[in-house]
Amino acid sequence: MLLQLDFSSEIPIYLQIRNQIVIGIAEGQLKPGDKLPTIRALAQEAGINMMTVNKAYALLKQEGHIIADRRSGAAVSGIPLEGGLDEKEKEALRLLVSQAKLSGMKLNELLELCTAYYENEEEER
Amino acid sequence: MLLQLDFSSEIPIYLQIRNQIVIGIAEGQLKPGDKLPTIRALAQEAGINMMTVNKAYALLKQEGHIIADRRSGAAVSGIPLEGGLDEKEKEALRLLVSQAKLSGMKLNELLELCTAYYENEEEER
DNA sequence: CTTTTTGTATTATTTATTATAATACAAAAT
DNA sequence: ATTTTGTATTATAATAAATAATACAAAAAG
Repeated sequence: MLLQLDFSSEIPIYLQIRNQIVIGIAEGQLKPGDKLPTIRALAQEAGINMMTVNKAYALLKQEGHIIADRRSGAAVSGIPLEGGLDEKEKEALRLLVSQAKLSGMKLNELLELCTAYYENEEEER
Repeated sequence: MLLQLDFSSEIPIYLQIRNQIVIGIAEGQLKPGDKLPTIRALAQEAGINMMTVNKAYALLKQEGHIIADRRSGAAVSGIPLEGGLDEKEKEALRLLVSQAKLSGMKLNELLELCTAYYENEEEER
């Protein structure tokens, strides 16, 4: 589970960290109970500020994806979430589907792409 | 085609405008050749600055969604695009699929939601 | 032909967000 | 007792977004 940060991206660094960890959990590279690197270690490794990593971890904790006791570090939660996508996420999906449609992608292509992402476990892309 | 702007959203206003027009085109409320409101009219109606609307229109033009001659105003392009989603968009989709999975949504639910968005033409949600 | 309207462009300023920096604290492991 | 941990605070710098005030050329309207 190594992070690939793009400092010229328009996506804030703390969000890139958060997003890659979410994807890592969903795709199985990170399993329930797995420990995450410490905030300081990750910051140093990535050459960024501690508080930037902290912001990502705080968000992941708030979302229920990780548990972070003071001391013992942060670990993947393992407690299954429920309720499906929230309204913001659905609207983002709606936008992406619209963009796919306008880009010439057919419905079955889109569904296959979603399926490939959803079922992806372990194997690389 | 009236816009719903959320000034407390974390999504920039110019992007909200761009996104809603993209969705409008994809879902058929806006059809090829349809004229968009003028930059000034839309800015006044929405109570925002002209340059904010201009930024949205410039983006839509650059993406090929609208045509904007100097004078005659802006109109929906109608020229079909090709090539499918780009890498950034695919990564955004991958993230959303991950979030859906972690939120407890099953694959078939996700595919049905995508299908509903994709096939949506005219009818309200 | 004159006036108005259009998208486009420029420059400056304000505001909000992001990232960095320097510390500090309490809890737990070593 | 010391170190390491997540967490918290405060300040500052850097970047992005929005507003504001104009201006221009092209085309439509009169």
